[in-house]
Amino acid sequence: MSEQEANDALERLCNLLRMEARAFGLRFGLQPVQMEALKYLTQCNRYSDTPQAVGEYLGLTKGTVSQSLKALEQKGLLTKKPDKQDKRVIHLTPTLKGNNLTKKATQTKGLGRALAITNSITDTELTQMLRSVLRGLQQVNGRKAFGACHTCRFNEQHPEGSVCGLTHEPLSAQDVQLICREHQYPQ
Amino acid sequence: MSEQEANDALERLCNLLRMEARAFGLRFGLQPVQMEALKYLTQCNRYSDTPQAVGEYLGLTKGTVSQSLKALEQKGLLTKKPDKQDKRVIHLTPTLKGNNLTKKATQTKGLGRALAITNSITDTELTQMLRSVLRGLQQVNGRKAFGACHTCRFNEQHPEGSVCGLTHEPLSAQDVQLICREHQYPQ
DNA sequence: CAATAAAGTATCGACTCAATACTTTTTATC
DNA sequence: GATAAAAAGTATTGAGTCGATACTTTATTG
Repeated sequence: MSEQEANDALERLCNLLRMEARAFGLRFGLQPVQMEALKYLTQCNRYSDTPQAVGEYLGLTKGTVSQSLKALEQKGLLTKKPDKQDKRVIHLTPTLKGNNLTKKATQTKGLGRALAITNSITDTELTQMLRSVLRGLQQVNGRKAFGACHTCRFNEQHPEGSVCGLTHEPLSAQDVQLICREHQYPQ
Repeated sequence: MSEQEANDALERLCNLLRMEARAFGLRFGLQPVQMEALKYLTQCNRYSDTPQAVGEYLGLTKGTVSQSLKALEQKGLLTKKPDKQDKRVIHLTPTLKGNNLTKKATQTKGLGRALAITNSITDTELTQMLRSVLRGLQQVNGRKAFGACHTCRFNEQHPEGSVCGLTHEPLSAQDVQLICREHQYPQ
């Protein structure tokens, strides 16, 4: 019964966030999906900045994603670069304009201010709780995690620094903060 | 900085839920917005079951909402009834089919199962935390709360039962559980 | 080397959504 | 009480989303 209440609160929260996101995007001629794709691209690592990964992250087909990315490119918010090794693959990089826009969007949404006036919760508590739910939900629904490398089971801590256990490439301090499409939680 | 992390987790959670909702709706030929509108109508009270209220709840214009409701009516998921007093107003009631569908949708989303395997959180804790965030966010962004009567500042507890301080109508035990568009939190 | 798979694009049709214009009914205002 | 303004809803239009399908190019597998 209380599970119902948690569900309702979460849904309402999602609606509110989407509402604000839509209102913000409208002022810049951007659709909600376009904002979300751009936001993802500012946060993901070099293995995860492809149209395919964007589609997996947002749960959309590659055809759909292709169009939204075309729109973002035409608006000068991202650039496309073909992969050196695999000529089928394209890497997407947000432009400076794109990066600035996503920063402003996050601030505008007001979650920071909302948490500031809600002194009964710390943002750390909220983050922990949301991540637990997130992990459970991904497990139940069989979705990919899309977490950052520093929480990944493939991330190996060597004395010289971090290394990805999948690609065996070294990871910088910035790298391990980025979202990876191959991410898996430990255990 | 941790505010950023909370924001990201919440956004990811919203994406996942929307992903599941889309997949579910697709199997029944319903769009995400249509599902959300129908869900709202199964939960709102008799002052809040109008196209206008649906628009306010979902943050959409009345024109947009009008079309989605038309689609829901044609699919036999809701019925329209004109108001007795105000002939401009139309009341929307989900059919039995509509009610059953929303029930199934909520279960399918898997939040319940996700919470079950996440034994570090109780659903009561999650609900409380989400509601606090919700309240803060609504305050910051100046949105309507759309809460249930039993948490409303206009709800008066008399010895004979609850009464709405705005309409002065008596409220049953079921009534005070429903969502109202005039809802305001105390203080 | 041929068959198959994978990454991406293009096109189509149903739908969303905001904007605008419109109708009907209610409420103010004089 | 007549007239103006506001409010609730519908209809239409145009840009965009989205899944499905078909297609091209490049990799991988046998």
